[in-house]
Amino acid sequence: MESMKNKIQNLIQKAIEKAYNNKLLPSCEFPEIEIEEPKIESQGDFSTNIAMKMSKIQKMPPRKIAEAIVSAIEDSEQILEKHEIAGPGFINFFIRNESWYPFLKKIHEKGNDYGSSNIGQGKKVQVEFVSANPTGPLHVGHGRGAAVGDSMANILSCCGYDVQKEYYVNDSGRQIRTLGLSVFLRYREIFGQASDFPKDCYQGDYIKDIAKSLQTEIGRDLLDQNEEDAIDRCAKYAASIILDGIKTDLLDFRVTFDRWYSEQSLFDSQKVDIILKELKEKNIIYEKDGANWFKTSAYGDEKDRVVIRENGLTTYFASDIAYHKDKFLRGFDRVIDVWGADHHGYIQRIAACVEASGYRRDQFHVILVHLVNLLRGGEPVAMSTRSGEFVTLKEVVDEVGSDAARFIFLTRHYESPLDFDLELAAKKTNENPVYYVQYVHARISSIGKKAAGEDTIIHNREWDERAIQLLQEPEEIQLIRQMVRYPETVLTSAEMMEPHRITFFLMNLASSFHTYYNKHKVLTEDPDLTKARLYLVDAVKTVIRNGLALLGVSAPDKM
RNA sequence: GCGCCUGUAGCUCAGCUGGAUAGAGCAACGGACUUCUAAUCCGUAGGCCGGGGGUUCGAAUCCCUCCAGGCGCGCCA
Repeated sequence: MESMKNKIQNLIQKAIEKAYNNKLLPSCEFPEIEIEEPKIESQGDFSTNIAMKMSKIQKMPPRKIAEAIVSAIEDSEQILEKHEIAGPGFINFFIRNESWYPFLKKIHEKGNDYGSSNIGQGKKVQVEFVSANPTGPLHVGHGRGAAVGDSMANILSCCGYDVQKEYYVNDSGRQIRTLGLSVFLRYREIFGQASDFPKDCYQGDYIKDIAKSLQTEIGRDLLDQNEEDAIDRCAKYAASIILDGIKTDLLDFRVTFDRWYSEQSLFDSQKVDIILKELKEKNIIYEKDGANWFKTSAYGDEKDRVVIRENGLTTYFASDIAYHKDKFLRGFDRVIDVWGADHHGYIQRIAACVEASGYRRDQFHVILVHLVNLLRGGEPVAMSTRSGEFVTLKEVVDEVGSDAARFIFLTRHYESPLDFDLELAAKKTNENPVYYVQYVHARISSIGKKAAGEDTIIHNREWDERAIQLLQEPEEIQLIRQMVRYPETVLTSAEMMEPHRITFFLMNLASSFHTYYNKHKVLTEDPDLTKARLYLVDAVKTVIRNGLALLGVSAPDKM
């Protein structure tokens, strides 16, 4: 079904052509016809600035052009109530109420698929997110990344992309040894072999817990082993326990991954060696001062970066090169990485890897999620990773619930820092936007229940051409108008990789619904009117449910 | 010093990728429950869109510059 915007666009295009044929316009040339939706109601449902844009080509004042176009408009489908010329030369269009009804029918027909499209044409896209080191539990910042990444994946998938969600596990490298050492030292403490606990070791109590569980599992075996072997054993044990914890926390947050990709596997499979060798042959990697450098500066980075240190060990960057190349080798057309904003300095060098591996710069995209300020009742909550005193994602989810947390994480553009107030997030009042939206769904469910009798829920989804004409209230038309915008919102959200657009759309739709609900009764004495209104609010329910699903938030029938 | 991000109502943020008189929510004030859920609604008030230049019919939006804040600038991850 053609969108309302397209219909208006065609109307104008034909009018311009006709005006030219009738010699009302000197030139048949015209730029792309943009259709906007004015913010102010008195300016119509749609408007176009085409007359202003044509002014130069036509060498005519905008208002004159607008007059010529307007005089040539042929509204054969009778979708318009009226049109007018306003301001410097805008043409405003007012849509007849009746023209909106078919869209309502479409929402019912598509149901859960309303809003989805095939713009992605099945292209493979990978979204990699969270990817926190398995050296400690996830904290709130990771939660925001998880919410953004998961929602982004849902949105892309809704737009017809073949999306894979991946978590890159940094199970190799120095931080893992440090983890092992931390656990080993705590383990020794249990047996009274206390020693200085270094500052750069992981300080949190969870390390002690892991040491304890290791002790109950294997007793004092490690004390007699070679120290490096013992540390290694501790590292593997701890990483696996922590990773399991991460998986559980994410599951409670209703975030799942299609694949957990191990950094160590890149070394085991020689992928790192192979890519380094390739790049050396191409002279993209060169030797200087005993180290191996990647010529990232040739791709827009500030300076070159070391991939193999003087001591022969690779840097994390080396495995990142292999990892990103591998992503494309696995057939992804586009790769999206969700990172914390403090990593923005790495974009250029990873982009360099992508280009050096023979892929286009625009196939790689980074979503930089800014930090979360955790508050309680307006007061900052102390957070320090170093001392191990940070609020974990699990604590937040346990306290405020997954729905509230996810929704709030998506109420900002990801590049905007976010204040997350635990007290507010737990509140079940109008200050908390998640309930505002969910409440719409619950209210409509409740109406449906009442309409159908005591226990059963019957959704009246039958299209009644005659009854639907009774929807004449401005609030009713407003609801339809907003719902018509939903599919475009999803598309824009996907294109711009901005999940928060869905959140704002839902809050606006919810607001319109609550207004309507307070002003008009759905269940009336008039059966036809009731039928039409049930049809309308059921559509609202569908759109709310679909939108919440993209955010990973539930749509409750009762609250 | 260099780079990236941010600066919009008292507070927290939108602003459809250049449009008309800049919008919400919270807080403040005043109203609405005999009603399909008041986790709601209605009304009032609140602004040199950080400052200054430029681009054009038209700028919160694009360019330049300055100011303020955050982050990043390792042979660490």
